[in-house]
Amino acid sequence: MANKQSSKMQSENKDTAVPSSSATSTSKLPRLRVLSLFDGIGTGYYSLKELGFDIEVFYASEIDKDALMLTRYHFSDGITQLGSVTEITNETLDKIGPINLLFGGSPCSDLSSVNYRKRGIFDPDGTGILYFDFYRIWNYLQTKSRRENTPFYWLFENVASMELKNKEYISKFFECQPNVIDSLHYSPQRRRRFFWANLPSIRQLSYTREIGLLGDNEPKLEDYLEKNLDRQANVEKVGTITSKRSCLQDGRSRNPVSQDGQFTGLYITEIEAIFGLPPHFTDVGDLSIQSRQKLIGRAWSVQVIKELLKLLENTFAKK
Amino acid sequence: MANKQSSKMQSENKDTAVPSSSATSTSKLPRLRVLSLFDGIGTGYYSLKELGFDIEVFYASEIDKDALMLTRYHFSDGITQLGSVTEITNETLDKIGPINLLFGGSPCSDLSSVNYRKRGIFDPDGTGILYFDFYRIWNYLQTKSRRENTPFYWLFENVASMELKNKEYISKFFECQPNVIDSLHYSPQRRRRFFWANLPSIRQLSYTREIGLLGDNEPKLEDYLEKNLDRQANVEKVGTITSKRSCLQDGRSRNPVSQDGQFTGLYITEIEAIFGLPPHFTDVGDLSIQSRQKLIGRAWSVQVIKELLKLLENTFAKK
DNA sequence: CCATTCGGAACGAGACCACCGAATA
DNA sequence: ATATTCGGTGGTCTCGTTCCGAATG
Repeated sequence: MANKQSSKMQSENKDTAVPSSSATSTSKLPRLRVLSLFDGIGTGYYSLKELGFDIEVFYASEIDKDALMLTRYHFSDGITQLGSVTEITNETLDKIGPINLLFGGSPCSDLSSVNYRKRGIFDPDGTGILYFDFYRIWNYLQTKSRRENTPFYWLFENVASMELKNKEYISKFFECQPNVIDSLHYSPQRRRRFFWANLPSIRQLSYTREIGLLGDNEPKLEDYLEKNLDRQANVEKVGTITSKRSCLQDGRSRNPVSQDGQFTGLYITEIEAIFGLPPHFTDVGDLSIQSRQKLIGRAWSVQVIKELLKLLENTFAKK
Repeated sequence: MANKQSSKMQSENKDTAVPSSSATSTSKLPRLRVLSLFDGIGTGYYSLKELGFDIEVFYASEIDKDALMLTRYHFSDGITQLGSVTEITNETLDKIGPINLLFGGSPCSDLSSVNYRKRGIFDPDGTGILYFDFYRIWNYLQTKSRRENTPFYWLFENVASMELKNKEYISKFFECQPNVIDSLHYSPQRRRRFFWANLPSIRQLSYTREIGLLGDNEPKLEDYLEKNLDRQANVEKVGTITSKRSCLQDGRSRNPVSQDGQFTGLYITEIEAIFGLPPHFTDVGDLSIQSRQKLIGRAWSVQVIKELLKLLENTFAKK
């Protein structure tokens, strides 16, 4: 495809607020060619589809068996799996052709403050070091795009609870500071995350939301509970939903739901809804409740990632 | 904001509903007043609704916690739970008013041939004796209806693999012989069941199907598998799906599915489909896969029960 | 000072996988 | 004879729960 038109890296997007109806100006926009590292359950692909983007190719890297089964079930038509990120070489990248959108969030188990035995990003025996596979690929694709003068957008996500030094390390490699976005403003879950990215106007988005301009219209937990079972919300927002079943039922973090006089946690179907996933999205292949939560707890908030990828609306073609 | 649809199944009591087609003939038919014993997951109610009957009242008896949660979730508008069948007295029956349709299938654990330690229907310590609670209520309601000259239809179901003497006992109490119906002709599952009933023309239905007039158009397993995961059927029909996870994976009954070169059993979502249930019907309240199969394995085949209740189409009002 | 966190280890409880068995067709 | 069955028991493995812990804000 001849999508190597001289589109600038930093597109001027303030004045190109194109209405969705004007077909003339959008018809010349390039189609998305995506590479998704640490793809997980495909929230990136799902969000792009929900936004109506015209996806030319979508390559993904994932090794978790359950996650692969889920994406195979839901998106086998659209996602091409490449295998482990550690084995994606420059030759692989040349072979799959130009990529104009790269995103991913590397494992946080060795970064998150919830793990007091975390090993950081430099321990070769940990999972934190996988960050450097993103960086390696990011570096190659960016260099290549600059050489060939093709558009290249990217997004790297991780927990906001990482140690300062790790935040600074990563920022030094990316040569930019991260945006802090909390899903609190887009869903009833608190979930502070760092986003390093070059998406158009992302600073503005981050700023707006952190200040909290949404205000009263923010989503409330009660609208995400199974009302048919008379479950009532004790709070408007829940804490971060992790991969562990008991993340909201600890002695410290109180049970957010009241049902039949009991205080309890969230159903997995409610967690799906809170993350912005379609109903029963993870009820596939006899996955246990624990396996389903493990997958979701490590995933992106669809509401947040949609808001971010929406920033590419005037840059790439829609259907 | 709340992207979570209230997924309760249809049931609103609009009494001013104008019949869509033949208003004159159906408008004078009585509305259903149902009592469902051993109600389980509400397949009886669901089937009546699917057939479009106008249900005036639907009373149910069930004590299983998981089953109650499911019916509460899906049908809390339409089903009124009465508690344990053992505690439904004549006074209860008088109080809830006239019943013109009674159905139920008592527990089979002490009747089925799969349990070689079965205790029959007379052991007061077993579950088989619960048959007599159906009989007791059946007897009272039938006597009452005859005295008051009101319509009374009924249906009692149980396994066809029960011992001959038990079949004869039950037939003697009901003063009629059962119909044998195999879900094989309506779904890809073999499931032979006895139906004692006074439904119109049920003998004809039973006869037709046992001879196998359906023939080539019979449902095949391959149409019920998760195609997105490349699962292929090794057989056209599976054996009886019980409440046990390994019911089709025993050394004797072979694995009916091939996937990625492996021979395996059925996913719980496939089992839901085979029983004629809506997708993810049992993915409620964090039920485990085992709990879901326990509920479904003890339930009615919706395809079969719909065919039976369809016999009442010209007897009771529809919406 | 106090609440929070895309986690892990240890423990008890529950789920999975083979055994099992006889009456019926 | 051979195959089948709205299940139950008994060993492994998995799953659910209470602990844990320190850096950040």
